[in-house]
Amino acid sequence: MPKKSLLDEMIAQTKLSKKQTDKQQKIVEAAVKMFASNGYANTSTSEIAKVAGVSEGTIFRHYGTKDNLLLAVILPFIKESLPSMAENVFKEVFLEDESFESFLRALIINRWHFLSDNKELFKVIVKELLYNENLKNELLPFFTENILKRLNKVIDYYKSRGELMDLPSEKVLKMMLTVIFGYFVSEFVLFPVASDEIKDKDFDTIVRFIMDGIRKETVEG
Amino acid sequence: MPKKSLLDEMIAQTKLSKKQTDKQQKIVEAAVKMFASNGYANTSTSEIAKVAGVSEGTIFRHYGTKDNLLLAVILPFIKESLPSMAENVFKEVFLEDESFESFLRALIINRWHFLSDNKELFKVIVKELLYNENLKNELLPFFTENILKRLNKVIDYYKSRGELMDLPSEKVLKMMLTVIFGYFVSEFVLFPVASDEIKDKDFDTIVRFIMDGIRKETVEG
Amino acid sequence: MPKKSLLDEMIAQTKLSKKQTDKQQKIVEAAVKMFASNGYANTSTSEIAKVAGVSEGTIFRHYGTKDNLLLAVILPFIKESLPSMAENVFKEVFLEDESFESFLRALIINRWHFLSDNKELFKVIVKELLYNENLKNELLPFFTENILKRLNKVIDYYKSRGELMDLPSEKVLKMMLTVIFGYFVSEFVLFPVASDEIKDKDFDTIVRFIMDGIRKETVEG
Amino acid sequence: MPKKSLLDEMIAQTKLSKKQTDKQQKIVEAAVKMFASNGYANTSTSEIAKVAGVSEGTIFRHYGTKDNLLLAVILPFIKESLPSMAENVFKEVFLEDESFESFLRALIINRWHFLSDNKELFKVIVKELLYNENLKNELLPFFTENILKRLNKVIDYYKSRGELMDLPSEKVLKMMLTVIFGYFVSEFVLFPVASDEIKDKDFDTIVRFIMDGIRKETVEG
DNA sequence: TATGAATGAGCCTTCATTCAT
DNA sequence: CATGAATGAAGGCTCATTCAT
Repeated sequence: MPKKSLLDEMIAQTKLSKKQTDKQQKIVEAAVKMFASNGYANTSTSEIAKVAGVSEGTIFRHYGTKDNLLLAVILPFIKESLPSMAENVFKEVFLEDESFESFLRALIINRWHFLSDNKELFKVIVKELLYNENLKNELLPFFTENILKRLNKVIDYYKSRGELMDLPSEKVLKMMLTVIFGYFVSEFVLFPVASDEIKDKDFDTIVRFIMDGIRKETVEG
Repeated sequence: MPKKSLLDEMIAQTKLSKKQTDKQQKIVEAAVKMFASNGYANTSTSEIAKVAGVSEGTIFRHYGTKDNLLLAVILPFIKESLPSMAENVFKEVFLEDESFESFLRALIINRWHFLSDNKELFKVIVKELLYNENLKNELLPFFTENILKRLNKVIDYYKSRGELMDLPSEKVLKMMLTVIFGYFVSEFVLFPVASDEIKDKDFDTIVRFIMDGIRKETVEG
Repeated sequence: MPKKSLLDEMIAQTKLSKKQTDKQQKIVEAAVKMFASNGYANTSTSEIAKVAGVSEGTIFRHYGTKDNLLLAVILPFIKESLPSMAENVFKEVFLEDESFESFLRALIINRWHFLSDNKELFKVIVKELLYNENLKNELLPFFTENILKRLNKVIDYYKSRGELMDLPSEKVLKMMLTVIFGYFVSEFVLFPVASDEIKDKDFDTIVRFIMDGIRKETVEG
Repeated sequence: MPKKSLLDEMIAQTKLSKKQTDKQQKIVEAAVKMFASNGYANTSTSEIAKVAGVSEGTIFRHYGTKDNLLLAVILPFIKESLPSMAENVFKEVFLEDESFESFLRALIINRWHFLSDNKELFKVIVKELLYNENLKNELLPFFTENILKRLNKVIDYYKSRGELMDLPSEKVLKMMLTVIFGYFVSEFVLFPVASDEIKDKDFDTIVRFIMDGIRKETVEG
C-alpha cells in the first residue's frame, strides 16, 4: 500500500510532535469526519480537499496517497496513543487493593469517555477494520501486544486472588471484551445518539452482567 | 436506491422460486463471494462478471443496478428466510418445559450452524450494515419486528418463571445479544478459521458466561 | 445504413400492401410516437418494444436495424404517399380557371389537414431531417422531383397569366414555401396545441401575406 | 439538468471574460463543430476530447456533464449576446426617420452577418431546439422577452405611421419572422454553402416579399 | 414466427494522482 | 509549500443486436 518512506516520515513527525501545518490539521480533521460518516471508499479526496479548504494537491503533497491519509488518520491514534495510553489507563484504573469489579467498572468508564471524545475516529477504525484486510492485519497485532497481554495479566492476578472463575484467562478475556467492545460499537457506531449524557445505569448493567450473568440469584436458605 | 419494480420482481422471483437462470445463480454466487472478501465498494461489476463467467451486460439486464445486486444478494436472505426462519427456530429451540439455559444453548447452536452454512452472506451483511446507512435502515426494523419481539416474549416468560434476574427484558436481551452477535462476528467475520469443527466448549463457555458471568461462585456455607 | 435488401423488401411490402402483421403495426405506431416526442436518438428499441407490447427480438426480426425501423416509419409515408398524393392534391387543388390566390388557399388548407392527420409523423420527419444527414440526402431529391417541379409549373402558369410578379419562379416558390413550411413547423412541431380547431383566420392571414405582404395598401387617388 | 452552481460559474466566467484555459477553448470549439454536424446525441465526449486534443477527464473537470457542455456552448451565446445584442442591433438598425422597409433590410442584413459569423453555433441551437424540449423551454422565454417585445414595439410604431397594414402586430410579426427565420435556417442549417459571398439579391427579394408579397402590382390606369 | 436471455462495445462520469507554476 | 489544471484508468450503466429455443 503506502510508500514506506513517506509513511514512516509521517509517523516520525507525529512522534516528534513536529508541528503539523495548519493545513495538515484541517485535512486530517476533514478526513476523519468524512471517513466516519461515509466510509473511506465513499469519500473522495476532492471532497476532503473542499471541506478542508485546501487544494487537492496539498493533500497529496503531504500524504502521497489516499491510503496513506487513512493511515495518517488512524495510525497515530493507534500506534501513538495506544501504548502510552495503556500505561496511563492501567495506572488510573488498576489499583491492586480494589476488587476486579471495581477495576472493570473503572476500565469501562475510562474507555467510554475516551471513545466519547473520539467518536469519529472510532467509527473510522471499526468500519475500516472490517472493510480493509490490510489495516486489520496491521492493527490487530498491535492491539494484542499492548492491550491483551496486559489485560491477561490483570485477569491472572484476580484469578489468583480467587475472584474470577477458573476458565482459561483468554476465554474470560474474550467474553469480557466481546461485551465491552460490542457495547461500544453499538453505542458509538451502530446506534449513536446525539446526547452526551453519561449512562451510569448502563455501566452498572454491563459490569453486573459480566460479573454475574443474567440468572436470578437463588437465595440459599 | 433501487427501482422498486425491479426489486420487487426480484424478490417475487425468489419467493416463487421462479427459475433463476443458470447465469443469475452464477452472478449471485460470484457477487456474494467477492462482496464478502473485498467489500461492496471494492468489487467492480466487471470483476463479478468475469468471475461469474458472464458478460457485464447480463448483470445489468437482471439486476439493473449494482446496488440492486447487493440487495438481491442480501434481501432474500433476510426478508425471506428471516420470518419463516424465526418460526422454525422457535419451534425447534423453545420448549416450554425446558430451562432458559437449555433454550439459550439450543438457540446459539442452531444459529451457529445456520451462519456456518452462510458464512459469506453473513460477512457481506455485517460489512455493509456498518458501511451502508440505507441498508441499515432497511434491515434493522425488519430484525426488530421478527426477532427481537419474539425473544422479548421468551425472556418475559422465563422471568415470570423466576429464572432470570429482574432487569428490564430489553436490557437482558441487549446484553445477551451483544455476546451472541459479538461471538458470531468474531467467529465468522473478524477471525474466520477454515476448519469446520464444532466448538462445543465455546458454546458451553458462552452459555455459562451469559448465565452466570465470570465471578467465582462463592461457596455459601 | 440499411441493408438494401431488407429495406427494399419492406418498401415492396408496403407497396403491395402485403399485410403487415398486427405486431408490425404496433411496432411502427409505437416507434412513431416515441420518435416524435423524444427523437430517434433518445428512443431505445427496448422502450419501443415495451410500448408496442412486443419482444425486442421481434423488432429486429422485422426491421433488422433501428435505423431501418426509422426508415420503415418515414419512407412509406414519403415514397409511397408522396407521388400519388401529389397527383391527387393537384387534382383537388389546382383548377385552371381559378386564381392563384384560390389555388394557394386550397393548397394550404389541404396540406394543413393532411399534416394535422399525421402530426407525429411530421414531427419525426422534421426532427430527423435536421438531425440525420443521410435521411436528408435521401428525402430531399424525392421532394424536389415530386413537389417542387410541379409547383414550379403552376407558378409559371400563373406568371404567364400575369398574376404573379416577375421574379424567377424558383425564388417565388422559395419564398412561398418558406412561409408555408415555416407555418406548419411552427404549428405542428415547435408550438403544437392540443386543440384541433381549424384556424380559418390564419389561413387567410397567410394567403394574404404571401400575396400582398405587410405594407399598407396606399389608396391611389 | 445542470448543477446550477457549476453552470452559473461557467456563465460568470464567460461574463467576466475570465481567462478560459487554452484547453477549455479547444473543448468548446470541438464541441460546437461536432454538435453542429452530428448533433448532440450522436457526439461522444470521447470524440470531443480526441478532436480537442484533450483528455476526456478534462472535459468533465471543466463542465461536469455533457449536458453542461452543451449549455456552455449555447447559453453564453444566448444569454450573454442576446440582450446586449438586441440593444446594439436596434441602435444600428432602427432609425426613427427611416421607413419600415429600410429598417427591415438593415435588420436582415445585420442578423445575416451575425449568423454568418456563428454558423456552427446557429446549427447547434436550431437542431437542439427541436430535439431537446428542456432547452426549448429555457430559451424561448428569453427570446420572447428580449426580441419579440422590442420588435412588437417597432411594428406598432410603424403601424401608427401608417406604413403597415392593420393586422394585429403579433400576426404581422409572426409572418415576418417566419420568413426571416425560415430563410436563415434554410441558408445556414439545411442548405449551407461554403462560399461566403453576400447575397444582395436575396436580401432584396426577401424584403420585397415581406413588404409586398408575390402578386403582380396591377398598374392602375 | 416470436421470444427474451445474452452479449459487448461504447457511453458518461468519477477519482486518485501528477506536475508545472 | 501550495495550487489547481490535467490526466487516464476504471467504473457503472445503456443499448442495439444476436441467437437458441
